[in-house]
Amino acid sequence: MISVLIVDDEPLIRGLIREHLEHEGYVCNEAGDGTAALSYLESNRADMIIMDIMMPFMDGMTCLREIRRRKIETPVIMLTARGEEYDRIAGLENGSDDYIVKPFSPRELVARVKVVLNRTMPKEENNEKMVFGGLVIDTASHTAHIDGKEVALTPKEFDLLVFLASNRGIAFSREKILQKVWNYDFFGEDRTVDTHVKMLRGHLGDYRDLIFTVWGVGYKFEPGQIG
Amino acid sequence: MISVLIVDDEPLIRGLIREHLEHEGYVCNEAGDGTAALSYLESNRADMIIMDIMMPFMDGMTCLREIRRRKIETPVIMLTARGEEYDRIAGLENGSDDYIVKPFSPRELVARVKVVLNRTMPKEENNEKMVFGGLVIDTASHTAHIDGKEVALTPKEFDLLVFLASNRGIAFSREKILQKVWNYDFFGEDRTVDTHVKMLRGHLGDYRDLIFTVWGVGYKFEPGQIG
DNA sequence: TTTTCTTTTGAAAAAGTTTTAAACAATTGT
DNA sequence: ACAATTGTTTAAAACTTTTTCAAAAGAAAA
Repeated sequence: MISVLIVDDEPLIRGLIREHLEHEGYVCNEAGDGTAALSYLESNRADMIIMDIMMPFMDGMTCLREIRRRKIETPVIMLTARGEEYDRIAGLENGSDDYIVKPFSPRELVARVKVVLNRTMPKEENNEKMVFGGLVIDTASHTAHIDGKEVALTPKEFDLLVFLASNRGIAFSREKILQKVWNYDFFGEDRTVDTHVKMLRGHLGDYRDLIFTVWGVGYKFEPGQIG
Repeated sequence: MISVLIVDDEPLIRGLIREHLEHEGYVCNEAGDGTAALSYLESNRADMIIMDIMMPFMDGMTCLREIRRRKIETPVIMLTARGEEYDRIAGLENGSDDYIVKPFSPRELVARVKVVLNRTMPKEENNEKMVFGGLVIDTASHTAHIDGKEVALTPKEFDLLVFLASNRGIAFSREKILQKVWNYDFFGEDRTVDTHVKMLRGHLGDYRDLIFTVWGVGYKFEPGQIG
């Protein structure tokens, strides 16, 4: 879960930004001015701050300076109106990671947020191959091989396999699987998992028993079962 | 390892530039004024110099002139404050490779450094020929041949092919491809990638299946697929 | 400038995937 | 053995993603 703090005095703009970021799966919080932002940050964490420069009480520049003085390293994207004291705004001096000139397209906003987050939150890429006897799962190429031959899995099947395989030996309830493999805001039926397990087992051929039904609980991946 | 010399009298600015360049994998050194820069260059090599114009003791212009007089060919990006129009022009005529008007965004800085380095440092990896059966991609001459016959690719098609081919086996999302193959500042549609993939496949003829659609994910280049 | 080629976009068609509901089978507890 | 509960299978409907196409916008060349 990636949380973004939106700091702007105009609720309309805040709403607009929130809408587009939430659409991309970010969790948003809002502050109406610099003071509010600072007090929010005292007791809350944020992965990213989007802040307008022109705000009452405490403007964005002052706020950003204060944030950095407090040794909060959260990346900040500043919003500036075209022609607005452009000079001081974009400067490196203030320690912002990027800036966006208003008016901006939602697409640009989202893209910049992603680029900055990519730069600041390098995720450990799990490019490891998982090997279970003749079953090889490669997350980089998004493929699974059985005894050297590629097996065609649908995206959900692959995700499900990767989830279970990377938590081998642990039994998960259908509900938990839905939460983890599907989005956390997916409100589907438990039977959905069953269906995908069936399909996956079908594709796994001789290795179908790697996915173990735990009665009254759910499913687990158990490498010991080969043979 | 690419080394950058940062010349500015303000330690804060130096630090911020350093931070962003180091994040991109460059190795940074600092000098507080022109004199220090020159004495550094006497005994050290640099692949790139970023220098402020306004500095005590020896200003950036004088320093740049002296650097070139000493036959040091290292590319130089000058930093100029807004309004120093004269200096900008003079700087370019005096042998600087680019200039950035302060204040600037980190994004702009990094992008310009990359552009200048690309222009001035021919990379070894770029002189490689990639061979996949009858498909030969030559990044040096910017050409692709199929079974000995040159195929006409548009610039974007070629870039896309090179990117995918040099990361063979790895599945990329359209978004990732846009970020990598298109500019830093391109905020286009995912469909754009699809269209270019289609065109590229069309041009690849019998080798069209080298570019593999990974359902629900994106595309990958898979050399194993040649019939 | 005009022409030509490349790039981008949006919309519709095609291909493929996911979900649901309902019928069926297996397991457990009494 | 029976009822209750839990898991499996099936197939069709709903949904997504990818491909294709055509036209508009943008660059580069003539």
